[in-house]
Amino acid sequence: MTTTPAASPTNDWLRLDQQICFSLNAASRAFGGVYRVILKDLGLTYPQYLVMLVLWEHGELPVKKLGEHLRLDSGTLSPLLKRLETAGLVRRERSVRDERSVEVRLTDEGVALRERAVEVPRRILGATGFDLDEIRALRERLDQLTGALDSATLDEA
Amino acid sequence: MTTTPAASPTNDWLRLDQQICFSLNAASRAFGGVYRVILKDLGLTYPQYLVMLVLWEHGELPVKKLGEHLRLDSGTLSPLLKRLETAGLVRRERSVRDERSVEVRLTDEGVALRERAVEVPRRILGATGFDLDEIRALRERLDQLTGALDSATLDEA
DNA sequence: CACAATTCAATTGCCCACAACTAAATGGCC
DNA sequence: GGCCATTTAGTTGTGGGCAATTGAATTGTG
Repeated sequence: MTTTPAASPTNDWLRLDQQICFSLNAASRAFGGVYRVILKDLGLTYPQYLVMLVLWEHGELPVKKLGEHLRLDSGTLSPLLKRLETAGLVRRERSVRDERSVEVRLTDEGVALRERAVEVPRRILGATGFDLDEIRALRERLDQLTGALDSATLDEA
Repeated sequence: MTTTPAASPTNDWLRLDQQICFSLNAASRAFGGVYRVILKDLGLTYPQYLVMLVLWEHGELPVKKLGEHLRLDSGTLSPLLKRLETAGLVRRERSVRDERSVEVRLTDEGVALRERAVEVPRRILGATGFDLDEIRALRERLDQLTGALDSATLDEA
């Protein structure tokens, strides 16, 4: 029973190794592996590290804003922030100005963790084998791709 | 540990918008959104679609081989394959030659689904706004990156 | 002021990813 | 043949991502 494995050129469209998204996905998960090793010392997962980056950069901000920076919704952020709070890195407090909103801010411990995180990007860069210019070029390409895909998603909806 | 560019530029290293991995992650999730819309008609999620691609290309094969093609382990594949089996697209059967192994093969329905899947890559390509050469170049770049990251992960371990 | 629409966080439910472990089968080796 | 390391799927537990829903607070409008 041989269900004719792709023989004709037209079938190449469905070949796994031609799918850009697979390469993207694989790269994303490969990064996950590297970050897992490097962030273990800090007690952070990669998405938690991203949240900390935003907080280190912007100081306190509501969950909504955090989500906009990271393209994540409350369904992802709420449990993640609880774990960061349990770890003692952030506090969550209802805004007094708008009680629908929850302000997320760093604890002293969360602020202090930044000192140990500054070396992470350099170690990641080393793991990629790329130089800064190559990284920047790739990043711009990917951001362009993300923009196009987001527009396309809206069009379909 | 040489002193990198002095005090203030050091801050830039931790800026979210400079992290290649964030761009990668965002692009990967943006793809997820597009695939979710396009694959809804086929009743597949994106990882399930990847599994079907491999099966369409190679015919039946054991879970182990499937995992090697997709860089996924049994912890991910086992429940996923159960869902595909429930959906009537694949069958799982213990190999008679090696009873540790489980052969995954397409049902007639699974084979038939291929006809409706052939248009998916073209629609995805359209959503990216890239042409084939650009896609190929980006894919090669990403595969190169994945290779470097995988090596780095092994080094750390 | 009253009421409808909107905004926001949280929850639920489903699926994916991965580490760690279990259990069974295989194959090599004495 | 009997023992043991290896191979292979499967299970469990933790965490992330997202759609859909809930419920409370706010804002807009008549």
